[in-house]
Amino acid sequence: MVHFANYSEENYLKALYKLELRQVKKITNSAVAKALDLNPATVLEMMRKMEQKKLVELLPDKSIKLTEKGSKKALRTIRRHRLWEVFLVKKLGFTWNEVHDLAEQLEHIDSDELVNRLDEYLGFPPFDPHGDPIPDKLGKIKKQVAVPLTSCQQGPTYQVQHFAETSDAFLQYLGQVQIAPGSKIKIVGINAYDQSYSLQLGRRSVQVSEKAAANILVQPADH
Amino acid sequence: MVHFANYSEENYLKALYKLELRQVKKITNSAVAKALDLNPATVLEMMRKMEQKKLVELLPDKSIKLTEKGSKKALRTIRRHRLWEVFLVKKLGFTWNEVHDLAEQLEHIDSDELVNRLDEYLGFPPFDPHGDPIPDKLGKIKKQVAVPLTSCQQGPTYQVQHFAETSDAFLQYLGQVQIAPGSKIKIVGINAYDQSYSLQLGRRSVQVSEKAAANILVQPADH
DNA sequence: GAACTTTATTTGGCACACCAAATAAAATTT
DNA sequence: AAATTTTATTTGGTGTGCCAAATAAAGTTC
Repeated sequence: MVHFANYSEENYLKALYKLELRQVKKITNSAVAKALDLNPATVLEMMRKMEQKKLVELLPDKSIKLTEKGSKKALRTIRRHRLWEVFLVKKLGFTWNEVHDLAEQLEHIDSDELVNRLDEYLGFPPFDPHGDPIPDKLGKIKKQVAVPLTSCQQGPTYQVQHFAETSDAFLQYLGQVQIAPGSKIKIVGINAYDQSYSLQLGRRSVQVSEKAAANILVQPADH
Repeated sequence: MVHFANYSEENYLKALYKLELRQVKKITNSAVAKALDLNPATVLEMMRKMEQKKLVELLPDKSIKLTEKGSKKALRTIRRHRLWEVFLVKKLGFTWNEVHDLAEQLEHIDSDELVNRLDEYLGFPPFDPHGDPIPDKLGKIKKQVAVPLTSCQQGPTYQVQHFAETSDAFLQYLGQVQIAPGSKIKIVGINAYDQSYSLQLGRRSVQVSEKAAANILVQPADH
């Protein structure tokens, strides 16, 4: 075979897209290297190849920007990833925190026909099981308005939209404290000593660290 | 990433398995090279690696044999391939001759959990859309008793089981003449000039070359 | 069995995606 | 602004999977 589609390239594109989303001010080779757990030299090399392909621009201040073409390609991969996640959860009965690694593989399957049919088969779901929006066929994606729990007030009820981290450890953790997309949360208090959060979920009461709270993204619940 | 599961290895294993099935007397590096469209030198190199991994035995007469371990692994890949084909046809509405290349990609997705759930979701299908048997979780596979149309008589009705070739061109061809797994066929006659076959399919009458007939595998139809 | 032909193996090379260590450039501190 | 620290880039190297061309071995023909 020796061609393996654009496995690596797609991963770079996704990483760049996510960094841009996270509004990292200056996306450098090292930042990408950290995100993908690679050596900066490797990233630099790849960025030059991807510049040639007009997928990224390398700006004079050494920052990296996705081109229109690059963004589109990134969104295509994200679409695939999220649709496969829906499939795994809705059809095969995986739980929402088991599917990330599998989708990471499936997203590289190279066929628009396949992914469009999958979309239709799943009923054109707007969100994946983590609460993230799924780009449509044309790459259109719903803007996420969720904010980290750490920027929220005590009192009102919030609904968990999605998460800012996707590490296994974190997802495992969320499973333990039973926080999932859609969960309704109230902040009961913040511990003055270690900044940990006391949360109310229905009738359950849960403690989470500040670090965890910062990665839980919520929207004000309507009631 | 740079690990790509065992993409190539799985392809070698499949090719070897198929050659053994086809009862090729002496499976040589060149035979495998031809099957996979590779250089014999490449195959030799790979076979040595796979020998170390105890996936194949390199016999003194230079022939290659799958070990128990190798066969098992080949069957795992074949199982995946065929289950994905069923999924693509039954759930996503692809036609049985469109799915091979997609399944070729999907079969390398590395998760037994996934494939077992898929199996269950599809209702443990015993055959894929081409009529080939699907190995179960343990690698058990139904013996195929089908024979090439070229070894059949004029007169009786046969049912198409599967095909000995999977090239796009051939599958396309079958689509044109509307021969699919399950089709009922009677041999009307063999043209003395070019050995081509006149077939009766229901009320349709079809001419196929000897080459094509040799790749159409059938079983006697029960009525 | 010598000559020829076919098949198998070795050799040297390539592209890809990666890394570690060395060097160069930029930013920060003093 | 000089010294130091941090960040970026270059350089040389790796493993995997591949190839073409050269050589060696096996098989065939005369």
